[in-house]
Amino acid sequence: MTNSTPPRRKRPDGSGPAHDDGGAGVAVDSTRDEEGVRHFVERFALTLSNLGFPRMSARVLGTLMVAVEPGLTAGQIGQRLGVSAAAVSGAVRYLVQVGMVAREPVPGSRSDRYRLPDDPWYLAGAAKSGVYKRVADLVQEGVVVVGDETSPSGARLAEMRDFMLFIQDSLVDILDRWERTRTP
Amino acid sequence: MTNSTPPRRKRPDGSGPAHDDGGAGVAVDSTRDEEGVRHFVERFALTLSNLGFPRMSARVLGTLMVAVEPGLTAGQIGQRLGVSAAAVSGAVRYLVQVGMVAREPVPGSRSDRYRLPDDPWYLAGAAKSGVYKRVADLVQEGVVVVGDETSPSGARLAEMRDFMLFIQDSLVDILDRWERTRTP
DNA sequence: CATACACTTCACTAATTTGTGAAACGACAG
DNA sequence: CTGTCGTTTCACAAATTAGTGAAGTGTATG
Repeated sequence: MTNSTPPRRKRPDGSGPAHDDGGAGVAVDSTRDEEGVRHFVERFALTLSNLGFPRMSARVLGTLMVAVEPGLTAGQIGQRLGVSAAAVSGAVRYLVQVGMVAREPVPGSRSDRYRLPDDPWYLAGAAKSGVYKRVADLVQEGVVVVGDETSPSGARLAEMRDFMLFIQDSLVDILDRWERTRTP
Repeated sequence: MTNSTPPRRKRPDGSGPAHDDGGAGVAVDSTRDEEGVRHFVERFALTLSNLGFPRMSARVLGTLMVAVEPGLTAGQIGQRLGVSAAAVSGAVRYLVQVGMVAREPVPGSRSDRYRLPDDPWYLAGAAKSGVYKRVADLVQEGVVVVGDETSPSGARLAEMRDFMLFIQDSLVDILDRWERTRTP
């Protein structure tokens, strides 16, 4: 089991207006069920982390997905998630590295803003990154070491390799089609 | 930075007359580079575990993939990997549960034999399991909680949902096509 | 040029995951 | 029925991963 109750955050700094709009202090659409949103972000993150995604990065991704704003600063993210700035820093570093989040400087401020790229992150995740291709290459090494593509193990591995290549190619086509349906 | 040393147990060196097919006395193709095969299994497992797969299960899967035999007993698997029987037991339980490995009794023995299903395991992993569909459903919940499909966050989530559904459907088609090319 | 704020890095603690040995279990051989 | 051997379960130890507070770094502002 994972932490079901996010760490309680204390409210630092007394500066600024003294009223509380429910926690985030920013752009809260009053019609929106912030409690539900927060819960969704947790489930979203949990699912992604089951797929091998770093947990905190998944949380950050979720936070950006549900944000009304087009982008958030690291500070805002940490505040909304109730985690330390350090945690956000690490999570964001990873996300930027794999191209799932873009960082852009904010004009009159020292903080950068993070936002989801125009090409949504899952496009990168799905095929551009070429996971299937990489697996195919790996399995090909297997074919080589067992030496004989006609042996039982050789045949098994070769079939897997072919399958992965097939999927990779098909996926590229699919992405193409998706983009066409989206941008006529 | 993951484990750089494969499970060390017995088996000191890797070259030489190492004719250890230990008591199991099994189908070692003398032309085959067993050292290389073992190394491949480790890399294979590492890759899968990066994709969120339990590590030992990935090792077992790899072992079955490279085996000359059509199936192996738990004992054989443990021996080849140099891990405890308990570890194999747990790994195999998971694999059977998700349908990536089939268990079949061995006639004149108390041990079962595990083998890869006729429908290769990655077919199950790729689409049948419906990961994309599940993500789509999850994201749909997000659309609901943010309340408005036209808000920035609502639109983002809705697009992701559509994408996941699109991929799921396409993948089903692709699998179809794959199976047709394989069985004319 | 000095200050303050926002982010980053670092060393450490907490929590989760992974794997082990030993005991319990169950099916087949006698 | 009883003994044996392979498998499974269990409680615990080791290793990995996550997240924190505090100190460090850099930049826009006074």
